[in-house]
Amino acid sequence: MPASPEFAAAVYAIVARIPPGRVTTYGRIARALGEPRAAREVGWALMNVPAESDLPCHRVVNREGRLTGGWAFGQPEIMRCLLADEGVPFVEAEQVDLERCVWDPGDDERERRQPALFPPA
DNA sequence: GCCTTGACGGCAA
DNA sequence: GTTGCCGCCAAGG
Repeated sequence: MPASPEFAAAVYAIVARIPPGRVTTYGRIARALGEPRAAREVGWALMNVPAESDLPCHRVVNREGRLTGGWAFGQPEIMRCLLADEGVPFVEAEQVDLERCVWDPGDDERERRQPALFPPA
């Protein structure tokens, strides 16, 4: 019951739109929503996401690509395994290669024309 | 009612 | 180019 239900709904919608093998950052979502400074609220919205939800919140990382909310899944390695299983490259144990798997909600249509999810760097 | 904390980001030094 | 500090939104104590 957040004060900005529409904001949370938008976050959920974007997170649900994240393609497999791809990750996005809180800032990207916030910016896509028109509030680049509301990255914190995005994180808070995800925190409010019930575990029963099918939202791939594990694909949401901070701008560093670090699995900051790993403990929200009960254990960080859970999210790590999920991302790794999707083919998300990791540069660190708790950090994904954003340069290779970053996905921007605004580029959604652009990505749709690009079936190739993992272009060679 | 005010201060602190938090799944963060951006700008300045 | 890198590192550090401040800011923003919201909730909890």
